[in-house]
Amino acid sequence: MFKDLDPLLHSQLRLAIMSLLISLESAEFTFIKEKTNSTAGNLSVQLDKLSEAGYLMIDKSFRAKKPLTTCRITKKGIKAFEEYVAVLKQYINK
Amino acid sequence: MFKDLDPLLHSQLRLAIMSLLISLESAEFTFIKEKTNSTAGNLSVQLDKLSEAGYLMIDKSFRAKKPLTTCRITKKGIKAFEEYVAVLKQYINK
DNA sequence: TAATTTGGTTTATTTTATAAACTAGTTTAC
DNA sequence: GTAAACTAGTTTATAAAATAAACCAAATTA
Repeated sequence: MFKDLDPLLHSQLRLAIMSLLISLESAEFTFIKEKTNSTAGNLSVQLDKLSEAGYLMIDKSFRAKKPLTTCRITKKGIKAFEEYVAVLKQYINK
Repeated sequence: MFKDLDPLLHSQLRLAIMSLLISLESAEFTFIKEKTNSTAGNLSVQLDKLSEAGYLMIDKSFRAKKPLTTCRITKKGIKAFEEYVAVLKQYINK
């Protein structure tokens, strides 16, 4: 009746991150932090989890001598997000 | 940008319970247990939480000498569910 | 009358989310 | 030039949540 919701995506912050990245394709740490209104610590942890699951790719470099973390959603991430949305609809539509 | 998701509803089992009750208006413990594929212990705990939040009403009686727990969604519960769905759409629609 | 089943509740454990503390390098103010 | 503060994070600790395991009472069955 109710299919399981991907626990990796069923988390407010991680879902917000994926929601951002699915339309932007690429975003910086500080940008995501602002848009999701999260703390750096929490964001860092959740980005790592998404990255370890292969849902996004994280690139660490430097810009103007400051660390620059850039995130990009993967095909796997897009698929997981779409599947999550499809399953979620079982719960909320009717 | 991203409004907070009601933490009480952003839980797979509690969301499934509410999803069932919003269309059924009333259901028995064992029925919900079957439909949500949950364990009795977990269901009992989550029903209590929803009940304490005023999202549903629980009636305990007996039938054929066996305990009978019946649940019914409240107006507050319906409103909370609808609001949750509305907020969720911010995350999943584009 | 002892074991099993039904319909749960309570308690304990594991997992998760989140916040607090910390780090490394940079810029600014004195 | 050095102490204080800022940027951009990471790591660790704590709080909260989900879940499972253990338990209970009454009834039924063997």
